[in-house]
Amino acid sequence: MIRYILEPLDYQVGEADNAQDARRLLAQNDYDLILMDWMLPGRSGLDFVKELKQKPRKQTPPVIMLTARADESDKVQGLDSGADDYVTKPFSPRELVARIKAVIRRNSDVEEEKIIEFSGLCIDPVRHQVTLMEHPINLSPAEYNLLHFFMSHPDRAYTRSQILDKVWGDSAYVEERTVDVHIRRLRKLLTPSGHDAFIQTVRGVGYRFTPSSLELARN
Amino acid sequence: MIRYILEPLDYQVGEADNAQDARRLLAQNDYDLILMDWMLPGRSGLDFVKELKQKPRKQTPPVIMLTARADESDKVQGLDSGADDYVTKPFSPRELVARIKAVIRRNSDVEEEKIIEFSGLCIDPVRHQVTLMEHPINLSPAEYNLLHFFMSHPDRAYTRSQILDKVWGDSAYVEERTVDVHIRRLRKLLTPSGHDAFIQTVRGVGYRFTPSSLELARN
DNA sequence: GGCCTTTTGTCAACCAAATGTCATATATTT
DNA sequence: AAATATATGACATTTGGTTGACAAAAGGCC
Repeated sequence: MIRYILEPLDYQVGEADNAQDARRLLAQNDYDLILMDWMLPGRSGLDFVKELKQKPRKQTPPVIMLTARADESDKVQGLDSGADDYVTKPFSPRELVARIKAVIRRNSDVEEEKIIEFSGLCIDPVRHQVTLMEHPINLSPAEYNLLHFFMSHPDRAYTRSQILDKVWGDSAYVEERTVDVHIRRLRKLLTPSGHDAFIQTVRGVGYRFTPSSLELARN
Repeated sequence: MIRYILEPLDYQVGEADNAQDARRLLAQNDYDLILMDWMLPGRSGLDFVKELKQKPRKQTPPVIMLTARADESDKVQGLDSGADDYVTKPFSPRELVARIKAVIRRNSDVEEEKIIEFSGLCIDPVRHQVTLMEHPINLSPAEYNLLHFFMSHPDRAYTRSQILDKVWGDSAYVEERTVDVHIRRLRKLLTPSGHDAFIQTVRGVGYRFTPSSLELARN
């Protein structure tokens, strides 16, 4: 039924009856959104979302949960588990489409794939390349992810724990201090051009990317 | 019953039957508010609030106490223990919701993360940065917390003890005079621009942040 | 598969900033 | 002037961040 709502609107729809099929489809295609029924045979949709969200955020599409239970406690659980939104059956096609559009806009590739540039430091997610004054530099995967996170969330202090969640993904348990090491590696790469000043230590909190920090804080 | 009052209003509700469950829920979720019944099995709600408020204020949601005892002495105790408000059973849904809204508004993240500015002195909790006439200054964590507390509670005298509670958290026992030292350090940082006049000594009581005191300062 | 290179996470040593306390100086009140 | 309260400078300690080294893991290449 949902297929017949969405396909006329030019969405491409894939269907999976169970978690295994879902994993296969997800591996083979590049979806903008997952619509998930509360219960999947053999495994609850809830667990499946948790599994998905183990991966770093960008690698997995956003999830809308469909449920028949009007019970609100489930709604809480659904959102806590990592679903991005929640639609209760029965729903109107209009409502469903509205939610879908909202979630996709929030999480769109357009946002993710935008080229970001701050005074000569430029990151191009499509080419997966970073340039410093037009001059390409080599970053390790972790360094790249960290820099991309910072450049897409500038002027905001993050704790090590938040950085780990956003860059490494909610799973992957690593020591908080590891963030320090990667920060240092990034800084070292940016030092020759002076762009390391962008990455600021916020003592007692964590780190902050401040691209307008041409003049350093003095007290 | 409370669940059925709140959920239609789009509040997400979690329930705990005892202190242990409550701790677990609090550790796993990020609540805006705690509604606590006077008695929890095995431990009084009163003690639990005290335990909660050991932590610095921002790390724990505000608490509304629910009680059947109309007894005023209990009410006083409840508030003294750190509860933010107090609702006596029986209560109307309207009253409960009103109190809840009030407390959440007072203590909301929006409030916590708001940029506050008084004649050139500006604190930005998101960036975790303080600027003086657009010019960033470096504060130590303690100085930052103290200033943020003052700027979000202006024109009000606080005793050293209150300041310690709110800024350091109810735990961490430190000498009252220590507040003086931190006040001094803050003042020193604000002196070049004259903003130290905002921090006023209230003899015999403590200190007060009075942002409109540029004129008053030179009487 | 086996070999080599790069990347990654952790650790411990090192360094610097921040903190709390005290003793002394200064101000205010009586 | 005495009594009380606050301001200030110095200091030892603690906390937190940086750094270089290293071993394990991952990835590329033949």
